[in-house]
Amino acid sequence: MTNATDLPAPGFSCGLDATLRVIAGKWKPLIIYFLVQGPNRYGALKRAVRGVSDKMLIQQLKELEADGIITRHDYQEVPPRVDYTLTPLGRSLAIALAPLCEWGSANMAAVTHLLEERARWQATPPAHATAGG
Amino acid sequence: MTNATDLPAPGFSCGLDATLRVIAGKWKPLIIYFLVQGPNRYGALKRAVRGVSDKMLIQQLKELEADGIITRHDYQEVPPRVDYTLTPLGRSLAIALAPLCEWGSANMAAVTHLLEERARWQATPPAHATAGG
DNA sequence: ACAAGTATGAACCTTTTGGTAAGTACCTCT
DNA sequence: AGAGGTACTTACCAAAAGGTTCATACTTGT
Repeated sequence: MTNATDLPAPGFSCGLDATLRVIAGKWKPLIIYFLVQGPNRYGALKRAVRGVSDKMLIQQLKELEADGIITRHDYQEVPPRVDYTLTPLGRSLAIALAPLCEWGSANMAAVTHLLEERARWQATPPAHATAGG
Repeated sequence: MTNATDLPAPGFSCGLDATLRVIAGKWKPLIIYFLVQGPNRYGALKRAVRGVSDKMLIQQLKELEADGIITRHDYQEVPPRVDYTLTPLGRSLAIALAPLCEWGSANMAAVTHLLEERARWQATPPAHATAGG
């Protein structure tokens, strides 16, 4: 369980905290989770992770590789061909991400709705009530 | 499963993408996961989520409340007493976070190590090899 | 010849995120 | 009276995250 009342390691609130350090970033969880399907080329990743820019994708891929989550295979061909695969560590992480994916699918309507709400009060002048304190 | 090749909703790559919109932010997953224990006061949260500042904690708490993930209960007492509880939606999300927590606990040594590695090549001059292209 | 695809690098700039420091209103303890 | 605790708010500032654009070196399709 590891709740935040017992502190296992010097830097972490709990196991979740540790995990978050690894997958922090807008795209990393998506990249990792997409790779559970098997090795994928750069282009495939780019199309799968919608909205990601080249810069970001490359950057996060490099970080994931440096972190031992994925492996990069360069075929040394021309035109370039490269693919990315999860390491065993990466695979275990991807599996741990699955429930979040399911949660998102199950609650997609709710999420869509709350995202619209957010957009709404970002557009309106933030009329803040006088705080009770 | 919902992999990114089939796109269920206009804005999302997959369910995971949806989830990430909700829990984006350095502290939200930690807050949510800590609250599975039951209602907690602001101060307790602050102590649990180590390193969080007042500003951030309050801010994320407000967002989570606006998103329907948590509920705020103000006892209207003085000195102030307030506690935060997960909504059913929040609780289901917290449950989906559990595997990540376990992953972090199980792989804490690896995570600690890779974090040290990161720190290392942040300190050193990034001697980049000449790109093959 | 020209456009497009392939996987990246680099420079530049904007937006978002997060931290610090100070303040509020009232209470209790010393 | 002064310090410390409670749950916040606000203003200001630094850093990180992320986006855009241009460029590479070569191939294939038209």
